[in-house]
Amino acid sequence: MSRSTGRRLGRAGIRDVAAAAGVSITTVSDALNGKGRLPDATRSHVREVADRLGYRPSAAARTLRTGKSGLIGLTVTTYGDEPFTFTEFPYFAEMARAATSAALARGYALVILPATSRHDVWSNVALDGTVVIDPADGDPVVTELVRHGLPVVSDGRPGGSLPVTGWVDNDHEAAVLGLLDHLAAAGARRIGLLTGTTTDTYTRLSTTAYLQWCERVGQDPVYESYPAHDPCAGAVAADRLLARPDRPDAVYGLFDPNGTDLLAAARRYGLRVPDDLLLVCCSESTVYATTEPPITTLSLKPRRIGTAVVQILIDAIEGLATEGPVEQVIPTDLIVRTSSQRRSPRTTVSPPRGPAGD
Amino acid sequence: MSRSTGRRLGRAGIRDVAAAAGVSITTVSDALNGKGRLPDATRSHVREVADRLGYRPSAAARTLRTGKSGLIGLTVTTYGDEPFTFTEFPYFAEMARAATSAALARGYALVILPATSRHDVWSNVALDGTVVIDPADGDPVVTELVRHGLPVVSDGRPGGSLPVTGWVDNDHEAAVLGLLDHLAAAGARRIGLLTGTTTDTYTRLSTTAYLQWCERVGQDPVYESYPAHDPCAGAVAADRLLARPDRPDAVYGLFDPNGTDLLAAARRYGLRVPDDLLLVCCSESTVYATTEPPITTLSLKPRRIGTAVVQILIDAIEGLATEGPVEQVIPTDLIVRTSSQRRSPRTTVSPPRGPAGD
DNA sequence: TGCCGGAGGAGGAACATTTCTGCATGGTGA
DNA sequence: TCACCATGCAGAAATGTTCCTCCTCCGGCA
Repeated sequence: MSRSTGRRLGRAGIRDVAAAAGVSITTVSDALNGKGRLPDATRSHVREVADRLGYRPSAAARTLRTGKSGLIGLTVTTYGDEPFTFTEFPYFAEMARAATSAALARGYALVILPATSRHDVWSNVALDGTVVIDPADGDPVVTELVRHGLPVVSDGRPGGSLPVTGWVDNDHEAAVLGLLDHLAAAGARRIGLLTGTTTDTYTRLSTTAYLQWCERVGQDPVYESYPAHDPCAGAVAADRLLARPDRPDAVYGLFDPNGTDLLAAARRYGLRVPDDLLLVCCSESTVYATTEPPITTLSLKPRRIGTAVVQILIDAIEGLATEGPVEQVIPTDLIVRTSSQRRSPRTTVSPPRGPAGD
Repeated sequence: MSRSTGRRLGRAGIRDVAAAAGVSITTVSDALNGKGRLPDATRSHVREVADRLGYRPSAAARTLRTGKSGLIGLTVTTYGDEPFTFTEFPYFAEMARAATSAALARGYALVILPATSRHDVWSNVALDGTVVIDPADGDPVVTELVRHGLPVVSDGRPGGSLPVTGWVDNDHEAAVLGLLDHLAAAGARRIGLLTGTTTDTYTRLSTTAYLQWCERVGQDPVYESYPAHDPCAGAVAADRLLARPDRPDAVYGLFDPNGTDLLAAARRYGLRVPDDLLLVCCSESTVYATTEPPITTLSLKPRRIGTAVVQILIDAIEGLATEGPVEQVIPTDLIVRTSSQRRSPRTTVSPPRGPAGD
């Protein structure tokens, strides 16, 4: 009545399509969604009318009715005061990109949300589930989400027994141990570590693995920590590490920019890489392939992680649930380049504890 | 009747809060949204009951009723076959990060969407507006969005008179001209260009500006093009450029990784930077501060652009519209480092057209 | 002729809000 | 004392879908 067609404001609704096609609303819905029992003639007719009217179903109404929004939250716990470390390191950027692609391939879109508990935003968007990158122990946002029955999958094994739906992570201990063995095999006698002051799982696990390794081989730990979100602090810490009296002859840097920082510091102290100093850092960046010399990097495979996280989450959303949380470990990848090539084949097994300089 | 409280499935609704608080649905809505005329006593009582019940308003229902979702789309037109160049270059990553922050600060969340016209995803999410990064001329997605009455703001001046709500861009011509002048002032006699084969606005404007400049100073253009999305191609192109018989004595690289690629190529040919070769590239990466030597970069200020784009878009969404499209030009920033420092002060004004190799 | 069954489609409830309208109630000025 | 108004709140429409239920044909068969 009086609104059968050409409503004055707003876009065409399913009602208008029904009127224009001379069928009922139900029939339009069924025809467009491939449901119900309709002859192909009706189906195509309805589709054509809908097209002609430029009809787009209202996502809000559909979500309200079905309870599914097709939206997945993506959250990065912030290290510093910046709201988003999101792209601080290439790792996050790559991971987010892979997650976005994977979600899209299954018909979902990603919404980027702050880890801070700003209620207004979180409750203003209807999410079907959430991906959390590196949640802190007992993260309030995560517990809140789970309490409301939303599936949550985390990148990084959650601490504090967070009740997540699943998680994906590397085996950081194994990665660090393997990498240190690689350096030792290349002739390193005293391996230093450039690490972070933050308490996230990655930093913690990597550091303890380093300390373990040191204990095992009987080397005194040599490391410097800095707030990982501050690039300048990284350069300073790299410098401090090489300025120490017990200067290491090999260094592993936990964060992406450490490679260039360490290289610059080495240059300042006249240390040749890899002759005087072996270098490895954890990075997803390709710049290390063309530095002078090229630097060995440890890749955490963010693409595989991002994809895996999203698959697990969507499986959970769509009820393809398994018993208990899904846990998946992605192998890391050590890309060996010049900076960690053995400097002379026969120094491999020499004992540690030589004095500092060279 | 029979459902006043403790509904068996789903979460508490506004109805349940109303029943529990002994007031009407209207009163709950008003109390929670700060509307209507209610004494503070009622307001706080309702709020408390809602808290106790863990009530979260349904975003879908609110969106349906109000027509506003608080969601903004973010789209990057894809260069290659990868669905997202999203983080291919630090520029995009930084821009996206800034946009996300700015949107959040005003109560909106960003949804990352593919530029391809995959209908299902675009129409499955209720957007209040969209940010488009570097739209192609006559982009079908953009025209479709505009046709449906959605505000669209683009990063990059849209070609083909796309009917966008507004755009933000750098003055790429001015940036390139200024940069080439800088190189010439530093003693460059033959400036080469590393550019892309893609037809996006940035590449096109920068390249034509280069050609203009060459014509103006009477230098033969020396450039190599490659598909910007392929990092290996970049290294190869850099090598080709320096292998030419008419080898340039200064190079500007349009894309982020060009700096390291060119540096590596220069090393292969035994060219010292900046003595034999001046180098500038367009990059947002901080690695160029610590390369050997540090490389001069042109920053496009992605953070300012991301912020500006979102502000304009949200202003449009909220009806703070101005007449006609909003256009905003963000100045670029040339960060001068060693790689483009004048090699000898007095060659500044020497005429062009000297034969090739210095 | 009467009944049955299936194909095709219509009606309408439900989803959870917001918001317009309107109804009491009690105080106040004339 | 009465009209009037501000205050505090409730009722119900409207938003655009989906989907469950049901109705109406119409042909076939006994």
